[in-house]
Amino acid sequence: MSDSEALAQPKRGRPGLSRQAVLEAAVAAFIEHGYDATSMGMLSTRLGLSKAAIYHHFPAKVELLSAALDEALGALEGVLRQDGATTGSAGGTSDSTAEQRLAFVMRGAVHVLVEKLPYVTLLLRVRGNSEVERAALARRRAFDHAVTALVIEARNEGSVRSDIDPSVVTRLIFGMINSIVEWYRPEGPESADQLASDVLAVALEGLSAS
Amino acid sequence: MSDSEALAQPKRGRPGLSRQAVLEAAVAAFIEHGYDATSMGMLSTRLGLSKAAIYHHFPAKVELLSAALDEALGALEGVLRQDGATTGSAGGTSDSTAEQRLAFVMRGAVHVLVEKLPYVTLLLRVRGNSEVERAALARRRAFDHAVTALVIEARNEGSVRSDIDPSVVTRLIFGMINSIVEWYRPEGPESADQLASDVLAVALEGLSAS
DNA sequence: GTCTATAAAGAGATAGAC
DNA sequence: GTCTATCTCTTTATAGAC
Repeated sequence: MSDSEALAQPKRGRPGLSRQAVLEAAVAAFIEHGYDATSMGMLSTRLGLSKAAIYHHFPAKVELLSAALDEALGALEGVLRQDGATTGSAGGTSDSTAEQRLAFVMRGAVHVLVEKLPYVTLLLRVRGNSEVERAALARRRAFDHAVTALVIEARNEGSVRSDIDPSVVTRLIFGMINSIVEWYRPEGPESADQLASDVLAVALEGLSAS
Repeated sequence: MSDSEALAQPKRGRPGLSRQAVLEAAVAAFIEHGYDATSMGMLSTRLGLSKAAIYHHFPAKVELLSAALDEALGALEGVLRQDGATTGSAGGTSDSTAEQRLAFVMRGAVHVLVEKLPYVTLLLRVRGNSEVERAALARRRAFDHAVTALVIEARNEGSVRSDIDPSVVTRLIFGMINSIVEWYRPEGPESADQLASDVLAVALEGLSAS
């Protein structure tokens, strides 16, 4: 939060309102057509502005992408920093099992996906074709590694199956979680909490009956 | 097989060798940079040909995409047509449970993903921004619906959990399966059979120990 | 803060020689 | 079957008026 408003703009006067509106429209367009295939002309049409006006809010097209990816990554990294994801070794909370912390992170990731749906959707489509994209991929890998470490802990604890490679398990489970962005819509019948419970149930117990 | 060679080219002489090489290079480039962001100039550089030469093999850029998507969709649809995926009501094979047929389709899908990895990877990134893409999405939806029908059958049979919506279960499970294209590499340590077994195990039983 | 006009580069596709 | 050259359109980004 502290840097996302300090960067990129002189910010004399009050840019807040327009800048956010421009970013939201850009993210929606990037999701529809892909970042590269979205032209500044398309953005200007959607916003009812001229192309040149957009450059007043963001100095380059890639800065729109950068701001959007930062929003998604910040939220995901935030889950790992919450109490429920840590042992509480630094704070004063009571200890928890690795299985409990893993479930907390999975549930937290689902909630971030739902609450920051467009930003996370964009993040998951990044392939590393520019410096901005490579930096985002590096932060995403760090998140994945932290989760894999949790899976290994839970496995050593005896709560996660030990017949499959931990990094394969992590990739499969987060592949399932991340795929939510392909179909979940907040205005639909299912609440985020219900979705998170379903995901946890299938991930932990599988789809077989009882 | 019958139509993929009949379409798109006069095919006097012997076009076979070059046409396939052009398609493979194009698919690799589309995966790296995205379809829209891949220019004919990039393709020509990769192939060591001029731009104009590519148009001798494919009449337009979009025909490269179309051929690639057809390769992936044909293979996936083929799984549904195999004996193990049907009741055998039309043929002479003995009946099988819906659970067995669902497991067969999941295993078959994993094998198609691995064997047609670049083509399926491309298919999974299609968002419907052109007629070709929308046609591919329609075929993909038909595949998904067939799988959902199998899940419902297995659920009525009592072998799949009934506490979660069948289409949510299908989406989560195929979200897991499809995510394999993001990380699996055939030259890696894990065989396709091993991978398919891991996926079946996690999907059916979950990640919890025993 | 938004506009029109434009620069400079790159896009997909075609013509026609060899 | 591949080439060079070119057409036309669109791209990102900037200049400078208001």
